[in-house]
Formats: sequence, C-alpha cells, structure tokens
Amino acid sequence: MIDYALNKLRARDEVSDTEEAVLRSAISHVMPIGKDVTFVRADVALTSSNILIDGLVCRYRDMANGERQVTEVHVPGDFVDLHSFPLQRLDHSIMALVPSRVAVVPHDALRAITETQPHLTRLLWLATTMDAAIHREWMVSMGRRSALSRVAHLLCELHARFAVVGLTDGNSYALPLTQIDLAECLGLTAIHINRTLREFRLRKLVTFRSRRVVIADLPALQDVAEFDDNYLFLDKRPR
Amino acid sequence: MIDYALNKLRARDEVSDTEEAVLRSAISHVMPIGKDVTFVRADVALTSSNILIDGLVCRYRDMANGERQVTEVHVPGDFVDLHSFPLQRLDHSIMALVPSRVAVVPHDALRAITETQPHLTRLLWLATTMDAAIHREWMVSMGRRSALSRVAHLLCELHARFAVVGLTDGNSYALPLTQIDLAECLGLTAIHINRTLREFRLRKLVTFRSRRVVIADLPALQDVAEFDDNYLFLDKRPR
DNA sequence: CGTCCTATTGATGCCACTCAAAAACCGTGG
DNA sequence: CCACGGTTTTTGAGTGGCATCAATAGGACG
Repeated sequence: MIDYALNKLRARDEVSDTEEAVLRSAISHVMPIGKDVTFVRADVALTSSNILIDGLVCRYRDMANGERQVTEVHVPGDFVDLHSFPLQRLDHSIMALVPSRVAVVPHDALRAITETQPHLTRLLWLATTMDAAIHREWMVSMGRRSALSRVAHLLCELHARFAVVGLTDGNSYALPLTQIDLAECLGLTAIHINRTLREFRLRKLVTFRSRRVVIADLPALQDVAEFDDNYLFLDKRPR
Repeated sequence: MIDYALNKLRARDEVSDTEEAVLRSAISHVMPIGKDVTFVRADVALTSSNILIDGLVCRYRDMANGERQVTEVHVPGDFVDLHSFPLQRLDHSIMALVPSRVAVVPHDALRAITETQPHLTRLLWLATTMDAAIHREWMVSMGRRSALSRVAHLLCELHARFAVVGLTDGNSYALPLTQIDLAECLGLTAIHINRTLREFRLRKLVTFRSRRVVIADLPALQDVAEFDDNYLFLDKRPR
C-alpha cells in the first residue's frame, strides 16, 4: 500500500523491518479522492497527514484575481502534507489532479513515532526537507530561468522523481496534467506553455501528448534546463 | 546568545527550561562571519548547523551565466541551515550579507536531541517546515505577483519576521541589503528594483534609504502585496 | 452528437530586461 | 581632510519575452 513511500525512503537510507511495521500500522485508513477534489484546505486545523498511494496531487495557492500557483506536484510515495504535523495547519490547499488514493496517518501516530522511533522520525523529517529543496529549485526556475528552460526543468524533475518509485518506462512516463496545470506550476500562461511545447517538438527534445511525456534526447533536455539532480538527494546514506 | 532563537520558538510553543538548557548546551562555539563570506557551500558534506545570532545571511544558488537566486533571507534567531541535519549536505550555499555571528550546533548534538527530546525535536522540525512555507510564499510571488507587489511583499515579510524577534522600531526596521540583493531575492533586475522603490516613494507607501525601511502606510503596502501573515505561523499552540 | 474542456494559432501590447551613462555614496590611504 | 577608486543608486532610451485578446480546432464524455 505504501510500498512507493518505502521505496522513496529506502532510496535515501535503510528502513528496518520494525520501522516499516510501525509506519504501516500508523495508517488509519485509505481514502479515495476524486479528480479536481481539494482534500486539504489552507488555514484549517489538521489532525492527520496523507501519503499518496497512487494518482497525482498538487499543493496550490489561489490568488485574489482567480489565478493559481501550484507549489509542488506529488508523485506516488510522497508524504504529501507531512508538513502539517509540525505546523498543525497549512498555508496552502491540496487537490488531486487525477483520481487518487491516499493513506491517512493521524498526527497522534506521528507524535508516537517521534516519542519512540528517533531514526524513523529523522527519515520523516528528511522527507519534509526534501520538499523544501524542491521548493528552492522551483524558486530558481521562476526567478531566473526562461520559459523554455522552466518547462524542460519540470519535465526532467518529474522524470527523475517518477524513476525513484519505478513509474517510468525508460525515458517516457505518464503525466496526466493539462497545459493549464503546467502553466500554474511554472508561473506562465497555458498559451505560452503550448508554444514552448511546440518548440520542444520542433527541436526533437521531448513530446508531451495524450498525457504522456516522451523524452527523445534526455542530455539535450537537461542541458536546456540546466538540470542537476543533486537537489533531489538521491544518494543513500545513514541519517 | 540564542535568545532570538528562543523568542522565535516561544512565539509558536512553550519551551521548557530543560529544553532551553539542552539547546544551549548543544552549541559547540560561536563563529563570526565577514560580510559577503560564503560559510556553507552547496554539495559539501556537513556535520553541523548554524543558528544566526546577529547580522543577516541568505541562502542562494548561482546560475551558469553568473546570475544568482536568493532562496531565503535569514534574520537573527533563525536556524539557518537546520535542513542540513536530515539532508547531510545542502543544495544551495549560504553567505553573510553583513558581518554576522552564528552559533554552531554539531549534528551529533542534534541527533542526541532526536533520541531524548521528542518535543524539542518537533520544534526544530517545525522550524524547517516554516522555512518551507516561506519558500512557497516566495514561489507565489515570483510566479504570480508583479514586481511592485513582489517588492511590497518582501518588505512586509521582513517587517513581520523582524518584529517576532523584537528587531523593529514600530513600522521601521534596519535592512542592510543593496538593491542588487533585493533583485536577487525577487527574480528581478536591480534597475527595476530601483524604479519600483521610486514608485513606492511617490505613492508614499514605504521608503528604503540608507539601509533602513520606513513603512509609511502599512495597510496600503500590505494591500499592494496581497500580504497575509498566515504563512509565518505566528500563533502559539502545542506541537 | 452536442457540450464543455483543452489545445492550437495569430495579432497585438506591456512589463520588465538590456544597454548606456551619470551621480551619489563609501571605505581607504595619502 | 581630501583625493580616489569601486560599488551602488539613479535615470533615459530602446528591446524583447511572455501576456492578453480573439478565434478555431480537437477530444472526451454523457
């Protein structure tokens, strides 16, 4: 059920059988979530967090003028709103981009883990600091990269993150996002995303059609993106 | 020495005398840092983290073309690179914007805290998730706010964060940043920052001269910024 | 098989960037 | 105390990347 999450943690450090059992038993239930349903709302007191089992969800903020900024896209295995455990409420909302399922973990169970499982606690803490690293990379994108480079970077990042949990097929992966969603991730307009994707098609670097990304030339795409996976902390070491 | 840091934590939850003592004894030494000195480098294995005692530091990433993106500005009391405890290295570098002092906390001491002080551990974890919340707000700024709104937002944020540790004088505070620094925070050019600041002067909202921000009309400035302090988690509650 | 959402393309406009240059500021040393 | 060089601030003129407006085509679904 949370095998992807364990894959993700085990890519960074050992997880003992005991810790795996503790984490599994921390789950109270599984919740299915419909497409476009916001299942966590900003500024509401929260008592549980959610591990994404399958599907695709995003964190976002709505602006006064109706625009939206997505602040992170979550792939299966991500502990989507673990931040709400220390914070107790969130500054943003979370919605499912496609029909998804999450494993619900009550904060009480997380608190118990911090009381008795220091190493597992550090792993969960690690997960939230990796989110922060992804946030920083997105800031770099939005602050300093061109539209072309930004799109390339996001496609490279998702390729790497899907690969960690085994959801890629070589240089191709399913990405059920609309161009509107991409625009809301990258601080651009959907129209400009469309022109940018056309440019990538012409350059034979990558195609994004019928909800699938096919990377034709990964090194060249990474080059356009100035992509370096160091911010994803893919190396395994004791924490 | 780390009084500002304790102020910051105590604005969010109780910190017992024992926890205060544990945190104080976790400090190995104090390190002075010269202006413009990068004291933590990206991608280098780290064995300690730093609490900012006084001064001003920022985290940043250098781009291939020589541009720079600042990803966070830290005020006294911030646990600047606590993220490196779970991560063990950082994806970005950290430099002092003015002569500063930091309290060095070895990761061994932090590990000991996670083994014996679950509540204090949660407070430290909280500090890193508050950084992530600030990251998200900056993403919203760079993705969806105009230059005018972005500058206003940063000035409001710093006002609020300096206020938490008692470093404001009403609606005014010392901010020893150059317009170049502001540009690197906001994903703009220094020239445009200059024109934006002139606009604020003309509108009589805020002035930024001789390293000091004087907010003439805070509500109006917050309005331009669409500033809401909920992402700073200023409410005190048990964690 | 009509309706709604998404993708695509063209025309036009504007916000912020680039290039250029002068003025103000600041620390340093004579 | 002032001369000096480097950095920062300020302003002008021109450009360009991405947004906006408008409209059609394509696809998914009931």
